[in-house]
Amino acid sequence: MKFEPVTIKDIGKALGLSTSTVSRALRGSYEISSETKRLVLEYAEKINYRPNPIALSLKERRNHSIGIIVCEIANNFFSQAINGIESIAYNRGYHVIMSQSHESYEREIVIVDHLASRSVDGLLVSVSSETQDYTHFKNLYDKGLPIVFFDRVANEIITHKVIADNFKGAFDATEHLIENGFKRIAHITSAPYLSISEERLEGYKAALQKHDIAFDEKLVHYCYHGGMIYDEIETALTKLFKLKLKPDALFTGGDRVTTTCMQALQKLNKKIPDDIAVIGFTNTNVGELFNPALSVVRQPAFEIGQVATELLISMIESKRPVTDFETKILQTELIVRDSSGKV
Amino acid sequence: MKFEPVTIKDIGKALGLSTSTVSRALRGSYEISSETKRLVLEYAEKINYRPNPIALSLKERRNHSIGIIVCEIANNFFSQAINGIESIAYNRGYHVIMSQSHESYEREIVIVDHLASRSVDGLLVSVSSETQDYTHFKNLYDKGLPIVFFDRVANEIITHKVIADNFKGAFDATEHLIENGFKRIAHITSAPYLSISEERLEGYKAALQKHDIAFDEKLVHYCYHGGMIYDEIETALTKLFKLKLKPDALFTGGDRVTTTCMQALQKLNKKIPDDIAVIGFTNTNVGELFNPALSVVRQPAFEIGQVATELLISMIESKRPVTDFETKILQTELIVRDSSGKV
DNA sequence: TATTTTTACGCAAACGTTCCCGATAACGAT
DNA sequence: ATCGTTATCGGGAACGTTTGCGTAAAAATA
Repeated sequence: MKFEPVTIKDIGKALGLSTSTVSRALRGSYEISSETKRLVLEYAEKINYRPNPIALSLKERRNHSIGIIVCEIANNFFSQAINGIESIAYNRGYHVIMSQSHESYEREIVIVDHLASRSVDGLLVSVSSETQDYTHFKNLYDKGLPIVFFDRVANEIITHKVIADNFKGAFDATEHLIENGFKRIAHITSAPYLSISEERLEGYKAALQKHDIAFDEKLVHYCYHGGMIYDEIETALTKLFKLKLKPDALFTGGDRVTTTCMQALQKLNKKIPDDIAVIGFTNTNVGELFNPALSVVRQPAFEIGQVATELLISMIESKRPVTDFETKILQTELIVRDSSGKV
Repeated sequence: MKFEPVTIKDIGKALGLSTSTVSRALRGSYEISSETKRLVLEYAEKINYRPNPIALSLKERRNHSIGIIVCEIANNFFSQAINGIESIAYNRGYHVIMSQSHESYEREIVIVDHLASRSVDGLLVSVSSETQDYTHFKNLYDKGLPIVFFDRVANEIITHKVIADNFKGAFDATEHLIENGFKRIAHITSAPYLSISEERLEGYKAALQKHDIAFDEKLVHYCYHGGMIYDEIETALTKLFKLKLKPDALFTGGDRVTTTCMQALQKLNKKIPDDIAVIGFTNTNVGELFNPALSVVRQPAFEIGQVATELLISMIESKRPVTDFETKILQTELIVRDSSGKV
């Protein structure tokens, strides 16, 4: 099927005018008589003329669209972040093009290449859990393609970044568990090289240290697929429960990790918080409906998306190369419910 | 910031060839000597040449991108559907452009216009809960823009549609409640003119009829904002509980409606299933973690997205106008848990 | 009236690519 | 020696717009 588009040429032909006159009339140029303008505008309205954005893009070397790369859309945090991205982009007249890496490094490379071959004015990215090398981003970035990282950032690349205060969030969650009397706090998180994992681990460690609890490596488990694979989580939990010194509490990092942990704990017949207390770094909006109601550290996902988009668009629309970059850190919110209840 | 792109012209200049020769060499045309081809290919590789997709789009009047319009992304059903859409689009070489109507008719009109002004090869849409008039779609569709509806469809427009078996899903849910001994089954759903609301209401009625239970209008409440506004839901529930003949069970339509109902019931201190049993038309993947575990009718959201995308792309790539349209109806899945437990 | 200025418009190039139509040379066939 | 093939390449239009430059007619000025 094909569109039969109406162009500026058609208007010109119908009105006996040149394309340049029509173009200028439509833009309201001063060098077109008001009478001609009226004619053109009226006719354009009548036949419902819409300028071809592709032709404009070709001319202006701009697309008015931004690309998003996330691991998956069907994830509370990312869908909320995308919501924020879309809200800003819409207001600023940008289209939003979506891609999912499915936590695959190779796929991320393909997507970046595909998206960036000038079909997009800038990129908003949260890297995949497999990504350890950032040269595919660096190459494009060095060529002048604006990139803003959010959530899972590439520290090597000097650009704007927007993240939640992962350190503080993890610190708060861990300290909360400690204050509720728990002493053997396990931590299940995503891939270790991810910026978010590292920051959260540091927060976790800092809280332990503050309260004179020795850090125990055996209590920390990394999930290289970010909770996408159930067995990965169940294995980690099983190992934890086989420890001589069993954990009495669990701090989970990430949306998928948290919900999958809850499912695995249910399957393993562990009572929360009696067998093990739980607090999760997650953006679910139904935590209070869980059994028991789930304590969470909530990230301002929507705002993260918004801020990242504003920064990206400011880069795109900046006349001179941007050299002054910032890393915005947004505060998390600790929501205490029953799952982290006192011993 | 600006990209400094490398074009076919640059290659031509560097190698002393015309643009046409370079173009042909890159496409592997038979009328270019293998020697020249080698030179061009090597040089292109060296300077990392990427064809400008915008120029191609202008020429071929194709964009290789499809637009999605949904009410909101941060919704289990839609994010899963978008996941399915993206998976197919990616494999077929299409970009996916996302927009949200936020259940607003006016915004939907703006988006459709914006998206469709030839910057997209086709549209995948699930209409907003406010939409009762479909002329904004009809106009574009008549002009030749391929459109496939999914989930919330526009019955007046003759094109491909992909939906879950809403009638059957609602019938199963209602019958399940009846078989568990419930007799006064309330139904809270979205806006009445939405196709999904209508189909589900019919399924609900049919199940009541089969089991000789009179349909009672007072037990049905419509939420014109699809559960986005909390008070709308709480008001509906309060009214239900003020009835002389109180409901003993509740069948909710839609993702947002279901979770918001659960939250409102919790706030109103209603015990599930003792005060009221609940089964929801929802795609949450954590229903088993709820308190109590939530019985649901689950839609094959991912598959709906996939099928819709396949149909759309087949329309886009069809040489001759498509005249043979189908409405694909995918089966729902009834998952029984504790929230709909026996009286 | 002659000259300058203003008004109002058209021509053509440019954005990056494809593709139709030629054009040139080499080469074998007649 | 002439002709038709074949192989290999270039010119230029086209996709829909914008925009710098040129220019005719009309208006203003001298």
